[in-house]
Amino acid sequence: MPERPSTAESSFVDRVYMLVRKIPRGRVTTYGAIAEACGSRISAKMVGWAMNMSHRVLPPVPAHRVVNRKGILTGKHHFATPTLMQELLEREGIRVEDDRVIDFDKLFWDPRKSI
DNA sequence: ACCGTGACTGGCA
DNA sequence: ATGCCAGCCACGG
Repeated sequence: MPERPSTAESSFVDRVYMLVRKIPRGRVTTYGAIAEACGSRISAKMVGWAMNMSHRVLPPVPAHRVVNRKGILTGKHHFATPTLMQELLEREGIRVEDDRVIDFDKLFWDPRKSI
């Protein structure tokens, strides 16, 4: 793990985690939105990569609240079990059907508004 | 050191 | 409407 990432304080990974932790319970956002909020140099794919590593960082990162632009749970296969991501979302009152967040538009949380 | 690939996305065919 | 392509940066083989 990145014990000493280059420029730890400004590492994009840290900024991504910090932002994802701010996502309110019961709300969701997208990889692209986070990437945009963290700087144009960061791509949505890098956010996905960061999420892939996020399971071992502290404090915990609510990676299940991050979905793709269509509200689809594209990252579900990276959780402990294929159904865990959906279960975590439903536990917060978010309804998921066929791997899609219902009312995604209404539940979308814009990261830029809370920086 | 090079190349393929990734929890993505917007644009163009 | 669907599908493919390039671009984003880091990492593993």
